[in-house]
Amino acid sequence: MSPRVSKEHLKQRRADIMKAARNVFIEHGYEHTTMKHVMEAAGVSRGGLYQYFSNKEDLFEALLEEGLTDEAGATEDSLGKVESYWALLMQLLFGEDGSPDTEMDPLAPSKLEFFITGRNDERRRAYGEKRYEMGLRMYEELIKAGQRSGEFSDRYESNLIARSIITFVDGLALDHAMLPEEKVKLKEQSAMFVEYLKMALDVSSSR
Amino acid sequence: MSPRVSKEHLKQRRADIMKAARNVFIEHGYEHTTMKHVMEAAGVSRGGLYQYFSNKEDLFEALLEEGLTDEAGATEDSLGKVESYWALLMQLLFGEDGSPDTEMDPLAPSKLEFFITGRNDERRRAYGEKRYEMGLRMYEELIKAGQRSGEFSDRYESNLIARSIITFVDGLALDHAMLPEEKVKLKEQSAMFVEYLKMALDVSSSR
DNA sequence: TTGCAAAACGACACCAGTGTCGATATAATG
DNA sequence: CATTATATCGACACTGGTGTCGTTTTGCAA
Repeated sequence: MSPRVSKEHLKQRRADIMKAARNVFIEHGYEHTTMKHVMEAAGVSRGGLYQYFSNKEDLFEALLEEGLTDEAGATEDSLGKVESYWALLMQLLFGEDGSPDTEMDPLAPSKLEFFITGRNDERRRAYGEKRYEMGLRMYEELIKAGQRSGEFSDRYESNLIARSIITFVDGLALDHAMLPEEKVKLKEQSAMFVEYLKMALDVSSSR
Repeated sequence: MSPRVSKEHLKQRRADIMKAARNVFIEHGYEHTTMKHVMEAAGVSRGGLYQYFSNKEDLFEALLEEGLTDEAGATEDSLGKVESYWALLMQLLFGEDGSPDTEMDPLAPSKLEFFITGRNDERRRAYGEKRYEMGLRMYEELIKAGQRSGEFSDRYESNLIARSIITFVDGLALDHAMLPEEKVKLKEQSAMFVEYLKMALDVSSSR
C-alpha cells in the first residue's frame, strides 16, 4: 500500500525488509538463505524486494553497515560515563554492563560465513580487512591511551594485545557458532581471558 | 583405463581423487567448489567420480577423516621422543619443530566453512561437536598429566585451559582465513599466547 | 475526481549444479 | 582368444535459485 510515497515510507519499508532479513539470516545463515526466504519473511514480492536491494550480498552488507553505526553510537555513549580505561575496555568487550556474560550477537555466525566464504572475492576481502583494521585500531587506541595514562603497563605492545583480543573474540564467536553455549563455556572462558588481560596490562582490581 | 581392477588400483584411484579434491577445496573453499571442479582436477568423468563419492559432503568428510588419522599418527610418533609435557604441548600446537611459525593447514579455511555453514544440519553439527570434544580431550589429558607430574601448576582447571587453547587456535585460523599472514601477525600472536600458557601453567623455561 | 508517477507484483527465461543411468571400454580369467 | 564383470563415461532430466520486465495497483497532486 504505497506507490509514490513519502521518503519516510520508503525508509520505513526498507527498514522493515532489513529487520525481516536479519531474522532470516540468523535462522538460516548467510549461504543458505535465499531471496525467496526474505520475500516471505518480509511479506514482499520478488520485484518489490529487488527494488530495495539488488541481491543477497547487497542486502547483507546493509545489515553489516547498520550494525557498525549502531556500535559506534554505543561506544560514543560509553566514552563519557566511564571512570577508567579498564572499565571502558570491559564495556567494549562485553557490552553495557561490562562483565562477561553469555550473550553474543546472533548475527555473528552469518557474519563469519559471509567473510569466510567470500575470502576469494576481492571486494569482500577488502571489506573484511577494513573491518578488521577498524576493530584493531579501536582496541589499540584504547590500550595506548591507557598505557600513556599509566593505568596499563606497557610491557606488551598495544598492537599485539589488541590483536590477541580480536583473535580471542573471533575464536569464541566461531566456537559458539557451532556449539551450544554450555559446551563452549562462554562465561568461564571470558572470565579467564580477562584474567589474562589483567596480567598483560598489569591491572590489579577489576573496578 | 581400468575396469575390474585390483583393490589396489581402486584404493589408488580413490586416493588420487581425494588429492585432487583437496587442492580444489583449498583453492575455492568448501561452498564454492563443485563436483565439476573436482572432476576436472582429478581427470575423471562425472559418473566416475560419483562411483567413489556420493556427493560433495561425502568427499569432504573423507578428507576430514584422512586428516584426523594422519594427525593421530603424528601425535603417536611424538609421544615417545619427547622429554617433557611442555615440549609435547608445543609440538601439538605447532607441529614437528614445536615452535610458533607461520604455517597453517591450508585446508583449515574450508573446514571452518564446512562446519559453520552446516551448523543447522543435525548430522554435521554432531560431527563438529565430536571433533571439538576430541581435540578438547587431547589437550585436557595432556595438561592433566602435566599437572599430576608436577610440571604444570594446577592453578587453573585443565579443562578451561584446554578450551582456551582451542578458542585461540580457532580464532587464529579464522583470522588467517580472511587476512594475509602479515596482517594477522601469526607468529607474534602465537609467541604471545605461549607466554600466556607459561603463566597459566607456571612453566619457566621453554625447554 | 481524475491522472499519473512509481511502488509493488509475479510470471518468466535463464543458469548452474546435481545425481542417474544406459552405453562403452577394458583388465582379468579360463 | 573369447568372455565377462565392472570401472568409466557423458548425456540427460531435474531442481532451485536468480534477476528482469511488462503489468497492475495505489498514493498523491492538480
